[in-house]
Amino acid sequence: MSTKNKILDAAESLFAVQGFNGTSLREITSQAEVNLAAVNYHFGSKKELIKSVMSRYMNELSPLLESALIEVCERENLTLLEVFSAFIEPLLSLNEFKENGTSNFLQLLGRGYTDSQGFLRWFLTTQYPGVINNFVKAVQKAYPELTAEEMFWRLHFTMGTVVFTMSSSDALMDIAKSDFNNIIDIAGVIKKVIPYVAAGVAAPIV
Amino acid sequence: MSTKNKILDAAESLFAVQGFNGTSLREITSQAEVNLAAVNYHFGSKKELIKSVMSRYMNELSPLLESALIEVCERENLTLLEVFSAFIEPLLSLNEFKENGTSNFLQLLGRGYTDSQGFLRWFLTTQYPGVINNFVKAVQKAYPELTAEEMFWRLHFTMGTVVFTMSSSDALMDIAKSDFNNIIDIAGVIKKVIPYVAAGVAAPIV
DNA sequence: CGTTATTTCAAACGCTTGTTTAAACTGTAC
DNA sequence: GTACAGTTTAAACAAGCGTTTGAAATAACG
Repeated sequence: MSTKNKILDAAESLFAVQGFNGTSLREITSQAEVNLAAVNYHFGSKKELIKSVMSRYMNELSPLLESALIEVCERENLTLLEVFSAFIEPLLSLNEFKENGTSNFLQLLGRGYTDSQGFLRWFLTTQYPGVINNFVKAVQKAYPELTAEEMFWRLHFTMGTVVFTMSSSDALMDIAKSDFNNIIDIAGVIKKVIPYVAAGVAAPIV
Repeated sequence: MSTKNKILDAAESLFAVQGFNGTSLREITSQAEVNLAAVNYHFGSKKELIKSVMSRYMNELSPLLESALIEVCERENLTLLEVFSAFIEPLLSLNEFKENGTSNFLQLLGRGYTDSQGFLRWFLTTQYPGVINNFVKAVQKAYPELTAEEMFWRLHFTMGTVVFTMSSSDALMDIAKSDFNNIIDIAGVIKKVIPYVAAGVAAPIV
């Protein structure tokens, strides 16, 4: 395995658990068993490393999401639950791409939104607009009465629900296990959150 | 104004915008126009300062929330929308307690959940269990079919929605203004998010 | 006023951070 | 076999962090 990939793997898992600000380059290079200076040599800076970690997932995920959303958009009598369910398979496929891929990616998403004051939001909306556009189109078809502004807000609420849940999913899964004797994995969490956000977006307009 | 309160006010607004990790004691004491060592003299440590900032709000808010939830719990044919709406007035009353109080408090809540790996969750659930208990009771009455475990998950989804929305509410309000020519304040955001989370919790069980 | 106790202050402490340097090492091509 | 680009290495850098120190300033009280 190349030095570059060793760094990416170590950075990914540490970022997911501790956040970007909370993880030092020394932790990363130590876990990756490479020299400290290797990060700056291969990536230039910590910020570029963060981008690289996110890009590795987004490049894998975004074509899958786009085609799933386009497919769903062609159905008759489309429901919001169907739209949101389109995310399940692409997200879970990240587990074949990399071990703990789904969980890591969603946690990284959460970290990026809160850690770095909006830099990741800019990164995603400018670098991967196709996913967002197709998603908006699908939601519009399933719930045409929703105004553009109301949709804007509800989609951000949804983003918040997912991102926040995933960034604390380890803790939540532990509690569920000890309080309800119910062992649940990341796929289980996703299947619980989908009906919630679908109902939220489908809420009647006040 | 006392040094202690000058520090609390400066810390509050900086923490809300930049998070706990992202704000240094030097920034705080500089904005408060007090000496750097004053934080450690009056509060002992940065961690204790964070607790003090949160306590100032929770001590104000928790009795209001508790009585509002108890009142709502006595109604006949209670709906989830009514339960969640019980939060609106107590939260908005924080604006009379302090300028930008509502926004600051909710943003702090968000920061605490993601910045400090669960320390704030522990702090709230152990220090202010009355609010949570009454809230659970009300939800149970409005939606008795919901199992304890499903409720656990959906309440955490709700927490995530609110907390995430509020920690990025400044950015969202800016976008809403520029994209839809619609100036919205924190009260407006709350009134938009309440129907969303109420519908999410009320979602049919799969 | 004089004597405590409390609060402020500048300076330094030890530590960690991201980044840079220049030398050593590796492998490939002429 | 020597030259050269690519890579790795240990060491140091400057800057920022939370915290501590001991003396100066202020307040409170008999």
